[in-house]
Amino acid sequence: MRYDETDPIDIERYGKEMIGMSFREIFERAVAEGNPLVADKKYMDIHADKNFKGGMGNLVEECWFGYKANSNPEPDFEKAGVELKVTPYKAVKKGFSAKERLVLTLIDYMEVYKEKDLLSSHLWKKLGCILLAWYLHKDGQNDIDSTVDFVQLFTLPAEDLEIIKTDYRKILAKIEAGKAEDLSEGDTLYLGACTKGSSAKSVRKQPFSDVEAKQRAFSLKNSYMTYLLNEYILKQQPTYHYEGQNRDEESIISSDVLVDDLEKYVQRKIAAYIGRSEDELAVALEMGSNAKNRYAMLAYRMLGIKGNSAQEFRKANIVVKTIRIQKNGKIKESMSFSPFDFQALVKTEWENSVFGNFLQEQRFFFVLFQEGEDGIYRLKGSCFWNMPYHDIEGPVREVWERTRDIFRDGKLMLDITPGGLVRNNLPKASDNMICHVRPHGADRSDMIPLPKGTHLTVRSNRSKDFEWPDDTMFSKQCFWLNNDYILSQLRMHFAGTKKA
DNA sequence: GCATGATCATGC
DNA sequence: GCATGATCATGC
Repeated sequence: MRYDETDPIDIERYGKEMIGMSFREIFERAVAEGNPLVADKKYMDIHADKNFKGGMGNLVEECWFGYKANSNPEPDFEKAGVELKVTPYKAVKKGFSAKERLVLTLIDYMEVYKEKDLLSSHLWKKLGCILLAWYLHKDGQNDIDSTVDFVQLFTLPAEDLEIIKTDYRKILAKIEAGKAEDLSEGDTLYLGACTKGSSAKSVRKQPFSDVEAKQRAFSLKNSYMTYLLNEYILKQQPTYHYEGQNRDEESIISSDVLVDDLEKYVQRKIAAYIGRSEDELAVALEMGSNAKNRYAMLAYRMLGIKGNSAQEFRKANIVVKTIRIQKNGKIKESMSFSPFDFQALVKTEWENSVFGNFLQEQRFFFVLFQEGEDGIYRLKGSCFWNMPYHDIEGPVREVWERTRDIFRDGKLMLDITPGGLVRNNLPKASDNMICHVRPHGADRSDMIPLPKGTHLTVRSNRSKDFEWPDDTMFSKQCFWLNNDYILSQLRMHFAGTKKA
């Protein structure tokens, strides 16, 4: 044995010896040393230069640590209470982010609700102490040729543990309510119940309902992993140039208190300002800006944040959205997101769709303003929200697939009005109860290419002076959430808590 | 009046 | 130059 399997520190020491080696080198060393585990035929993939099915975690377990990969509920190093996780990160515009959530263990609905206390649960065996090994995933390169960059033992900081305990209780509560089929990763903050299984048809029994629920696993959310990577790994690297807005990011909760329910805490802070008008809030919170995001800025200020990001929200993938309800009881505008890439869209299946995954993972913090008879908007309240799983898998999926098919099959049709407006045949708000597709760019000349080999068709042009410039390019579009849908969700939410 | 298409303002 | 968050404006 090259390491003391009863000692976390020694396991970490031995793990760190991998740093700088590629997974291929780790494998080849195991072959050279006659490691019996690599005779397994699953390692054929490595020679075939396909992406090795077992994943890098398996490879490290067998080739480096010399134990057979398994799916035991016990931690990988049982005698030391250490779980091994090998996880990718990726380069983004500003620095690096985790590539994936960290999947910990499958949720056994029939048993898990009996383990009320996280610290004595099965999950804790996989979460209490983790040896994390990170590698950089590069698009177009087989992960087998990535190197192990960082190896470090990780235990949850006290303030994060409090929040994760609440997340755990929330997940259990849904199972106890017989609603396991409604679980969603966006329900919770750092610890998520992510979908797990080869297809949407992987379902399991639940204890308090006859409805079969999608198979899910406990995981640390992608946003939380990104935080860990930056805060505990990259910040410690002498050569790493730490840039971007994350340096010394403000926190909602000050460091000398422990808060277990972040959402209640946040809503209480907002509630102190209910009834005040926008102008009154701007004065009270010393907000000079007239920027278009001033309402979101007001919300941050109510939470004691001067900037426009909060550490807790970033870790939990929560975005602040202000909602203005008009006198007539309606929300004027639908909600927009980032434009999508037509070429990437057509190569994707729903299970990997950017928009579908975004909705599953994203949690929203809605701050509501209500217009009075006098035309003045006053703070009405706030709530946290994420889209119900079945709304995502139903109507949103339909719109997404229809949109993808139009672009994939080159079926985009335009009609140009006498006034020069360009009408298209993408899904409209009136077609679907939840979402639609609309332009979202600087203006309509802000275009990106259509999928290769396809072009749009101008079906009719009644305008004299506008012609579509290039039939292989189209104005940037994004998915929008219908204003009516958001309103109905708010109604349901407040009906479920108290009168709004 | 409202749905859909067009565009704006800011910050990084 | 683009992402983000938002609002404006035309025409059915």
